[in-house]
Amino acid sequence: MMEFRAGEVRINGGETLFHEGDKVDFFYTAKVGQGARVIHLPNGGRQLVNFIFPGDTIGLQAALAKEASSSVVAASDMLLCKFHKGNLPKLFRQSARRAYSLVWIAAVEEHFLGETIATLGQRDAMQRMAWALCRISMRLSAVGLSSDGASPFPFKQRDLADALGLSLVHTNKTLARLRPFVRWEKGVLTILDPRALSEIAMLDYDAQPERPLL
Amino acid sequence: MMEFRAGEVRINGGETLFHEGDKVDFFYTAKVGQGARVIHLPNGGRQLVNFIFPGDTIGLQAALAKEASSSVVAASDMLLCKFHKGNLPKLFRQSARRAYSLVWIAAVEEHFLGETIATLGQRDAMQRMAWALCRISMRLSAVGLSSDGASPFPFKQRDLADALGLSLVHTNKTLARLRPFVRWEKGVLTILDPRALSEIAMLDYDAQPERPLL
DNA sequence: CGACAGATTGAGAACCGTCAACTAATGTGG
DNA sequence: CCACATTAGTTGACGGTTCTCAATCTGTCG
Repeated sequence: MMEFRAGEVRINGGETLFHEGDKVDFFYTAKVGQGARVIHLPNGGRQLVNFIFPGDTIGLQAALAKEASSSVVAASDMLLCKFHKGNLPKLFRQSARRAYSLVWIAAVEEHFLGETIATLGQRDAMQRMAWALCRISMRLSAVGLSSDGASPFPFKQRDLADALGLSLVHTNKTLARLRPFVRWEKGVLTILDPRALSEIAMLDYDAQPERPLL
Repeated sequence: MMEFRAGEVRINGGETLFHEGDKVDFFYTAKVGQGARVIHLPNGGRQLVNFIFPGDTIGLQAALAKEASSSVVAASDMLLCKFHKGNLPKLFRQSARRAYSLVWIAAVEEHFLGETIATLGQRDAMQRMAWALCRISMRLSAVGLSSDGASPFPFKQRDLADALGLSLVHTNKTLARLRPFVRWEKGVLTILDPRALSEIAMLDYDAQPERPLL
């Protein structure tokens, strides 16, 4: 993919890469740092659609559409690879393999979004929280950012609240109730009892994820 | 795409095309009829992830993965085009254009799932219902199934409840409160006052959708 | 007619949101 | 160095939305 690269981008925690409604001519992959894809509602509501971790593809959807339907914000300082949207057709012509892998990426993304929809629709606050923390921890350890069940997670409670569709207050109280099984302090997420968490989240503890690299 | 077709499939309303966990070797496009993609939870919960209308692509994600992460059920009798998963690599090699359009389809799908997540996370029952009915009506009229604001919609209240993450009872009561603006009787959905509905749903009435055909 | 699926309605309880107050940590300016 | 402001997290009280349970009603089909 190197020959299609349009360079690197750095953004600081709190900054946004692009906004909803923007015309976006690039897409990205995350190399370092964490962020989130966010949708804003007319009434001021804010939904965090997914977290962005190293290795993730960012903004493919935004680049293909006329305008972005979601914003991307950095939770920590991030380093990104930048690609020209205009190079996509050429890429598709030159390498069927890579084109295939883009579809693969999109399919995996779709899988995760579906699981999120099931969670927001069917699980209560406790289950949502346990589910999210499990998933986050699994993703982070899959990219090698986790040691001893402790992973960097530079978000605020407000972010998690907006991801789970809960109020900030209730998010806080739910976290408190899960404290026997999880700690989250100063940007570090520590899973103390993964089995108990999986249980609460109604997740199969030994289900291996399917998220291959590009 | 004709040369990759593996034939047509018919299924009856209520039947399921494939189940979660199945190994799926085909993907499909819907020609006639309506259905839904569904995720089942360990506790018996059921989340309807998206509705399937004529023209929609079905099971691309399931075909690419080792096993399907969602089921597909028909709400009415359906006619589907069937494609061999195994033909995908050949398709990618032979036609960059078509490969590109698959990514496009996936991106559009991702867009819709993101909007659904925002709805489940941020909107209350009334807003969800209005949102769903608006969207459904828009999709159906975009494929020419709608006349005079009336469209065929062969689902049950239970399906809509599971799509919106609401209980059946509350779904019913919410529908009752929206009755001045929408009717849904005997499988026909009629939007009486689209502007009022959009208002309730916090949707921009004149936002043109972006869902081109293959 | 009885059986059944789907829709409808009411009553009570549980969950979650809002409001408000308070703590702790950090930074800034005088 | 201290006063003050700001941000993030925490906790309690109260009220509203939504869920569950249960009963009733309707139309269809045998």
